[in-house]
Amino acid sequence: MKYIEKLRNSGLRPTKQRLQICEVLFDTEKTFHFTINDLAKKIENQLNNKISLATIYNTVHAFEKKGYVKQIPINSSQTYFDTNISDHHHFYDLNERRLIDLENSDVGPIKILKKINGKKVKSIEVLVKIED
Amino acid sequence: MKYIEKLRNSGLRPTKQRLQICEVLFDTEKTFHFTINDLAKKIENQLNNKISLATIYNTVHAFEKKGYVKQIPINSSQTYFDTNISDHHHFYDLNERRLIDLENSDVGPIKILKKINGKKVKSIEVLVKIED
DNA sequence: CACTTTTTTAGAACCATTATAAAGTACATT
DNA sequence: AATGTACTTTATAATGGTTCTAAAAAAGTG
Ligand SMILES: [Mn+2]
Ligand SMILES: [Mn+2]
Ligand SMILES: [Zn+2]
Ligand SMILES: [Zn+2]
Repeated sequence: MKYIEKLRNSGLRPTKQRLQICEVLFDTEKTFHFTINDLAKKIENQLNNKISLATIYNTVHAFEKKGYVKQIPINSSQTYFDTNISDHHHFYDLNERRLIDLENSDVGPIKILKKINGKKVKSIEVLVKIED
Repeated sequence: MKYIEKLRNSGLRPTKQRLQICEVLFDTEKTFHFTINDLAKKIENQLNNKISLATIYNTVHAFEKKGYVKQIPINSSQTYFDTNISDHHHFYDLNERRLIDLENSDVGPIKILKKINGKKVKSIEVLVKIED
């Protein structure tokens, strides 16, 4: 298993559940956006196995803290996560309620001219709302 | 009352509650960011009057639909609104959990090079996360 | 005023998320 | 391999922001 080392190096024990969640999240051609519920369904379908919702929450939050997934700032009743952890931005399709990646190279350089005293910039994220 | 016309023109009856919420939201020197709970407290303090939480939700949503307040896309357990309805952006202070306005003029022009077929851009919002 | 429509309200319901605490697992030490 | 300890999983309960409900109140119309 290729994720055992990754988990151990993060101080997370490589449990069966964590390894399975790694497979679903990271063993894919393309990155994707998901809610906890999306992920739970994906796990049920892809693996013949149930993982409790509590564990899915715990694991996704642990992975987020380690930087293996990112939260996407958006107004929704559910929290959206992203397996694409590169600096990048998003379209949000208001009609289809769907996120679409917008690579950094698809957005001209963003210059923040204002500085806040004693604060460092942690991230800059652009959300482009689109509709029909 | 200067808000009676504004409400009537929007097809909203100028009730006592709506007029009071208008006062709290719009009778200020500066615009501000708020959650529904913030607003409820502000109403209790500023006016000697209680407005039911349901009415506050209803009114803020009605005002949002009319474009008198905006929702700010951010990950939080509560929804944040803004009385500044101009096109502008935000700093989000991760330590103090506070929003700070970033006027359009403080951000260089943003060029979105990617297009989505058949979709129009409704808004472009930048969130700059900052920390100590 | 009489009538209709909209609004307010207290309280219930909803539901994503977090907390709890008991049983199970990983792993270092013997 | 057995033991001990810390970590993890799990079912379930609790939390809390938001939405729904339905009855009373207020606004608008003529
Ligand atoms: Mn949330
Ligand atoms: Mn919300
Ligand atoms: Zn993305
Ligand atoms: Zn603002």
